Amino acid sequence: MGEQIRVAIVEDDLEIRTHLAMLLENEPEITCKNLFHTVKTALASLNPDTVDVILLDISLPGTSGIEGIPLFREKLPDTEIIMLTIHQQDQFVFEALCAGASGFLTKFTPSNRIISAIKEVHNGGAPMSTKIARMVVSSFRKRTNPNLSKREKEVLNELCDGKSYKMVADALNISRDTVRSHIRNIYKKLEVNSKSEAVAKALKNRLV
Amino acid sequence: MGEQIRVAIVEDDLEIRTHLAMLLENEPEITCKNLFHTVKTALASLNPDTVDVILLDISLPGTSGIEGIPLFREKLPDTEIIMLTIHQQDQFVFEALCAGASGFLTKFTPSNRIISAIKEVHNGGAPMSTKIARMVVSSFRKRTNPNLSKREKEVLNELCDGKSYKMVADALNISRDTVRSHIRNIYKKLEVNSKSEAVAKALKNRLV
DNA sequence: CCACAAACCGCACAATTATGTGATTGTCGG
DNA sequence: CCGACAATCACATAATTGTGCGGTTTGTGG
Repeated sequence: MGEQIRVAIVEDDLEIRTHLAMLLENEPEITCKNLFHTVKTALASLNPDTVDVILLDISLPGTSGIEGIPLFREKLPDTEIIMLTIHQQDQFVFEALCAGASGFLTKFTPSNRIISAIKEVHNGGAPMSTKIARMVVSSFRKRTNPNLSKREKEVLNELCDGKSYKMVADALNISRDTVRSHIRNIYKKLEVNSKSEAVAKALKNRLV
Repeated sequence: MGEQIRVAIVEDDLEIRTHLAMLLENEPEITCKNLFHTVKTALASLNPDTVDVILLDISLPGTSGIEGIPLFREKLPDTEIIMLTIHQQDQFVFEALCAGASGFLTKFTPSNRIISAIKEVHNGGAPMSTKIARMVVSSFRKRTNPNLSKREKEVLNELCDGKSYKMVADALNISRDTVRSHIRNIYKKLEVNSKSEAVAKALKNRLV
């Protein structure tokens, strides 16, 4: 498996771009011949047979890096994307993840870490800084601030499966009026006034 | 700053427990004096002033590791929890994350990696294997399988904010009957038949 | 040019939901 | 013992929603 990992760089800053390219070309297991300064030119030139990993600046003139992700993923579905960021607690991290990025590097990452990140992402990993990893992991945490009672949590859970009053009543073996009563109390505690609002709030805030 | 990181181990297998403890005691920056074989005994003995990081077996007799996480987090809110797993693609990874775990180690992780993981989690990171990192990152990916039209996506988005037909209509500057028409089509494509069911499906499957 | 989808609008009727106002029972801590 | 709260159930009424049926207009691609 002497195959080199083919890396492309999409970065508008000439200095950073060429510096990264030289760095990567010096690594025997990596080749980096495709350099672009916009998403548009990159999309026009790249195809699935010529690139394994893209280093993509998160903020680019014209089509931004974030906006570019789905475009790359459509044309190059098997290519991994690593975002280049300046500030690592970037608000765009989650947007990039949702769009399909698999890793993050800051532009000031030491070169050996850049190399290892590229190998890691090509190997099915998700390289990122410790801070970003924690952000990502923390975003899963359930918060159960509104003191819902046990039964109320059960009812809310059923609602989050999209069930009607009647179906919840059957699932919990109580009357529909009781379900309504619980739901009323849930609405008060969550400060909402409809089922879909309650479901939205519960799922978005990970109450269930 | 010469403070050692105080680690506790909750693991029912005596051999693994003592092996880990010896390993950690040999590391100058770490101390590991608190060993337990159940969640219950650990909870009874530990308090916030005596432990920084807990290594917690994911499957324990009695109260499982997963069930133990919220208990530890309640009593020891500032203590970081690293789960010990055997199979890393464990279905329990996401449960553990939701419950509040910050890292994952397999019991066969090389010792230097165990040490670095403990330091990493104590430093605000989230140590985990490349496979788990990718699982976690991939779980953010938006999938937009049901070919919703642009407008339908917009409507679904508004619904996921908990809005009523009227509010959606106002937000998008169209009539309420048009909103209903779009919603009808969304229901067909998502194979649901109520607003809360659509919201639940959209949020759970990351369609929005 | 024609088919088709997307986006728009309307009406009618039934079902579900939201809200108000009750009530009973049991548990728990002060 | 009492107050607070969880959990249960009931009835009534108005609002919202779900669904069937019917349209027009616009843009896109074969």
